[in-house]
Amino acid sequence: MNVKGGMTIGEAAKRSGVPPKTIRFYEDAGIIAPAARGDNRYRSYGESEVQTLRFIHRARGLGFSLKDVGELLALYRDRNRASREVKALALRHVAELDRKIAELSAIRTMIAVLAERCHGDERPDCPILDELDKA
Amino acid sequence: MNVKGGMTIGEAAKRSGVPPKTIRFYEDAGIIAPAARGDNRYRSYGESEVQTLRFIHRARGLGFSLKDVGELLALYRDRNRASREVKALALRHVAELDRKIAELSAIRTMIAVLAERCHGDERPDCPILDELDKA
DNA sequence: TTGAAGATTCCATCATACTGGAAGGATGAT
DNA sequence: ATCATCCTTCCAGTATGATGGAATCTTCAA
Repeated sequence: MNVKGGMTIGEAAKRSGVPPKTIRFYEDAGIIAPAARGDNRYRSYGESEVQTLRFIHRARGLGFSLKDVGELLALYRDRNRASREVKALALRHVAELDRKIAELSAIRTMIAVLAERCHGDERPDCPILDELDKA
Repeated sequence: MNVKGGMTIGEAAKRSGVPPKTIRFYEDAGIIAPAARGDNRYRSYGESEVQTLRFIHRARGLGFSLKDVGELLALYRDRNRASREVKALALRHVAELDRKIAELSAIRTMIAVLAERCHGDERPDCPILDELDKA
């Protein structure tokens, strides 16, 4: 075995959905902290690391850049630092997320309308992009 | 002047937020149709093209790939084709958007909680990533 | 009419985010 | 013991999505 109860990079990959290569890449890129190593020099991961990887996986799937993800993770790690700047950063992210959610909702509505109202319809125009612009 | 009332690529760029280079790139990549040309071989754009560019701009900002954007635009263009497949594709996108919106909302909540509850607090753990996993 | 500004094409380069492959060491089941 | 499988590092290559620059027109305003 390795570091007390830790899992290998392969197991962490399976549990998180992030391939081993990509996990190493994230480590090199400084997105995650260097993993603990066992006597055999293998990286060792615990549940919290897997959780972080899962978070990265989901955030990436939502279109966040690695830079964004790093900032979100730093925010999480620094949650006890009580700094005004950290709070301000968090609030900026919340505002940004609200904007994203609103825009996604607008697009969702547009696509839903396309699916429900316009299919097979011979009307020459469904002015949906117009409506979206007003949203 | 150019094609009846059309604007140049530079104007379209200003109105849409997409730089001229990028507009040409989108044309080359087949994301948008080749623009009409005037006698001087300049590309000419109307309001609807600008609207499309604005849509692309926003969708890209939301993390959609150019492939996704192309598909959404095709969906819009084909809205009168009445095909079962087009409707099915639209509904798949709606489901996907609902999922994205739900995940973004979960992350939004997490960041908001970080901002409001955990700043300056000496509690050793805010189990927010855990909660997020359940979401 | 003479520039400055903005258009054209084409080709190169960049940034982000992986992904593949080689060469070698460790592990684990038969 | 051996063989597949997984780990290690390192370096190269790929995919996506632009972006920069050169060389050359066109337009427009002074």
